[in-house]
Amino acid sequence: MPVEDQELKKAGLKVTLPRVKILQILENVVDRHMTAEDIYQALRDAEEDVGIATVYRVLTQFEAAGLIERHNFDNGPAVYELDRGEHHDHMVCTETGKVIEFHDADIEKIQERIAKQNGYDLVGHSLVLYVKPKS
Amino acid sequence: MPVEDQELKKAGLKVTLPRVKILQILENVVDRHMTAEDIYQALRDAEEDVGIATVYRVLTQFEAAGLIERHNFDNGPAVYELDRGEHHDHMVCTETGKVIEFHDADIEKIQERIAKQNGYDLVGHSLVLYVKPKS
DNA sequence: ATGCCTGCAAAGCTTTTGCAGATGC
DNA sequence: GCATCTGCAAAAGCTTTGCAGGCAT
Repeated sequence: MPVEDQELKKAGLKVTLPRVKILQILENVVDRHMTAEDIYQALRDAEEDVGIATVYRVLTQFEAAGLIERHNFDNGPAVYELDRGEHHDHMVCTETGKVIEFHDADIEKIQERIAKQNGYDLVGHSLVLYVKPKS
Repeated sequence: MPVEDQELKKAGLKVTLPRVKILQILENVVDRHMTAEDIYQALRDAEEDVGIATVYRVLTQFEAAGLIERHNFDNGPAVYELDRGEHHDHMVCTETGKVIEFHDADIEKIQERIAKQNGYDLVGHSLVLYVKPKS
């Protein structure tokens, strides 16, 4: 059984063509951050008849299952990326739109500390740096 | 001349009733983070006939003029807050929706360093901690 | 056979825009 | 008086949902 099928089963989802295809696309794409529309276009390029509504439904299910992550950058549509289990944050170039991933243990630690100091548990965070090429 | 009028003039905007009222609302509201809809409702409560389109237009102008800041928390509408010149980030309680402001000099410094290390200048950032009451 | 899944189209929600009239300077 | 501003309504952009039929198990 292909790897994708196992991942879907493990997530409690039936193995259907749209789900397998979308998972494959997310696994093979070069720029790992895609919008629902990007995925929809990739499916059409591959001659697959999948509706945009299904794309959104599948992405929502994948996110709930922990297979992917959804990010809302400043304006514009949400982007999705495969969850490879290595947490990271994002840097977005305001001139080219390029997305760079990074991770910093100190920032993570400080966030935990700040939440605690305010009487809360940290359940998630969103950190996006907006940058432009060094002048 | 009222303070609001001066601020508008300084921003190069004509002193009109919708602009003055919206600025006053943002200055006086207790919870400093409001959506466009919140502001629209506040105007209607005050019997002011201002359209929602004007609210959005004025907020966009205020943001461009540096009078206010716009934030996009996870989903849902954007929230606006007066810019008091003290930069801060936000913590949002996932159970109550409460917004807490915080500032951490170390995080700010590390962000600068990360951008530089990647060959970029930092032009802005968005950091939101999602938290829940300590269990 | 059954219940989950899908495509289509329509609706939903937030935000933007075109236009004709109103207002500030 | 003239440019800017405003309200209204319509449109735009992204995402969700209702429904009738289709598919996996």
